[in-house]
Amino acid sequence: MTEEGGRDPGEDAVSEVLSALADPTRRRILDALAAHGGRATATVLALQLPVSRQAIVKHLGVLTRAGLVVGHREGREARYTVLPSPLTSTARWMDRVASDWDSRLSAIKNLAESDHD
Amino acid sequence: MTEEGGRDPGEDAVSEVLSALADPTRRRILDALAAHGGRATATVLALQLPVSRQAIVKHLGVLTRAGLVVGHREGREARYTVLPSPLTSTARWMDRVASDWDSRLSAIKNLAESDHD
DNA sequence: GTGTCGTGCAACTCTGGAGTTGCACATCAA
DNA sequence: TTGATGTGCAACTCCAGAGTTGCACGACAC
Repeated sequence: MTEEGGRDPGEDAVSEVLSALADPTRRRILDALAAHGGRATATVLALQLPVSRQAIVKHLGVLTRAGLVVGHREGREARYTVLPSPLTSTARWMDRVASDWDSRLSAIKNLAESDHD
Repeated sequence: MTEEGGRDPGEDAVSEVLSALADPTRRRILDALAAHGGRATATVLALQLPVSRQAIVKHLGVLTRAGLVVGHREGREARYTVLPSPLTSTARWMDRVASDWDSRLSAIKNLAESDHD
């Protein structure tokens, strides 16, 4: 198993979330989706954003693979909902990396000071 | 001024940090840079990573523009240091977005329940 | 049944960026 | 000064992905 229960994302999951969020159009899609209360179709989203419906569909595919969105059919239309959990776990990953850098930097700094004095 | 003191990143800063972190080679560069205690040259990094020095230099430029790295010259060589602060502020941005989605979703859910009962 | 609306799939264009190579310049050691 | 090492700049290739258009299929209203 390469997954450990959703608490630790794993490099692949982090990579997909970061790539998904790096595109400004996808962030606008997520914004519009959240503004719609987490229930909207690709057609509705295409009316509010300056891209075609097909572009929206492709972006929703990327967001779904990143776990940021889930879709379910209702009759002939497909509604999509935002999922906040990958965001928080990626934020935790960032905090871990940042504190790791911090500790390394302070260790080097202390070493340099005790060496320089 | 479009900046408010480093606490609130702003969409542009968030976008640059996310784009910078989305590339796996750049994450490996940051890892190697942190492992080197935050002081390494592009040539040294190129010896440990499967890309050329010029590719490293370009990535360091992207990371510098994102504020994740800063470089300073020492004689004829250019050393680079990681900067953790953009990571933590981007993590806070993610947490804000996630909690925003959460509140919207729960509001819709409550509305649907009270409407459906 | 017919017509309409929403979706899904496929092919296509095109730009940005990741990576390379080559060369010129600056800095240090001999 | 000469040679070696590190850096910076420029031109180039290449491909993933963002976006488009066109069409076919399924679901609803009539």
